[in-house]
Amino acid sequence: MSTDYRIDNLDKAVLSALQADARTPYAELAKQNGVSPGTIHVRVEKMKQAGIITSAQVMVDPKKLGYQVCCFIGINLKAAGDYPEVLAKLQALPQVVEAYYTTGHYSIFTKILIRNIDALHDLLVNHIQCIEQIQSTETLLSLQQPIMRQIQP
Amino acid sequence: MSTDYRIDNLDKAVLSALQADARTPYAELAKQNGVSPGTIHVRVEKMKQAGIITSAQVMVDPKKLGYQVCCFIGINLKAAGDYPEVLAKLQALPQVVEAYYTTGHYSIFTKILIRNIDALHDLLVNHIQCIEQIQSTETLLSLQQPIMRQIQP
DNA sequence: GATGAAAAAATTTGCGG
DNA sequence: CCGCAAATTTTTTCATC
Repeated sequence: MSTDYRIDNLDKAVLSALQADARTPYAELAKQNGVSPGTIHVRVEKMKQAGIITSAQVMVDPKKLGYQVCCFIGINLKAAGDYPEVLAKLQALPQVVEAYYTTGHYSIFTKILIRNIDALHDLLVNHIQCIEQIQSTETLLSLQQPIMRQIQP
Repeated sequence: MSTDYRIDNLDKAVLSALQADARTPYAELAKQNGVSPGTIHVRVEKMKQAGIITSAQVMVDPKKLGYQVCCFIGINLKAAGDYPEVLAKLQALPQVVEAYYTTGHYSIFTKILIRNIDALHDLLVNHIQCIEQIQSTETLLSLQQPIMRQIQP
């Protein structure tokens, strides 16, 4: 799962293409890079083995599934040690799609996808702010997401 | 690209599986759901047509590519109208992997993946804080990302 | 609409350089 | 480590229900 592996330019080119479209045929990548499909296959397998490639996922448009609101909730805890319990409770809320343990303005920083503002209000009041270890929260509503991309290999 | 389409339970099951692994064979999804492979194919195509499925991407582990630091930079602008110019400048920085136009504590909120703290310091001082329309920034360093998942269909 | 088998395409394997 | 080509698996199509 985690052999060390130094990637070369071919790996980078393959990875870039697959980050954009995981279903790019190996034959096409082979032609673009002047190697055989078998070589592409070997490189992809190595990058999986090395843990560089973690998965292939179909991405969805949350709005098309009825999740109209994207926001961030910054959380401050009463005590730093309360982190594990709070995290477990956040994990149980499917609308919490990301959570980070952070230094700076907040202890825990979360990204939320939720149906609408009413549902957000309910989530905040009835599921988050009522967690006893939480001291305060701050909500940043996202109006637009103009940049969304993967890191360049 | 954007026909309206109301998804049913079969669509949801297929979508969930493909969100976890975009390469799940249609034959397997067919067996799991008691339908034929042809039906799975039709459903996936419909969800693509409807814009529900936007892409299939290979995901990478940023740390394995040498991006050891993940952080967020909240940005406040001198004037709200400066948003487009600032965004264009952020777009040119490949380490800015996400940007959101937000209400609340910041005008623009960004997610950054970068090699190390020295590179972060350079990015902040020499590429972000020197953008003239920016009034102030605030950095949240991520120590850990305990939750990372897609929204449930 | 869904089926299921047939056709087409892509992936994977293994021998040889 | 790479290339080639055969073997396997998967996707896609289509006549039929």
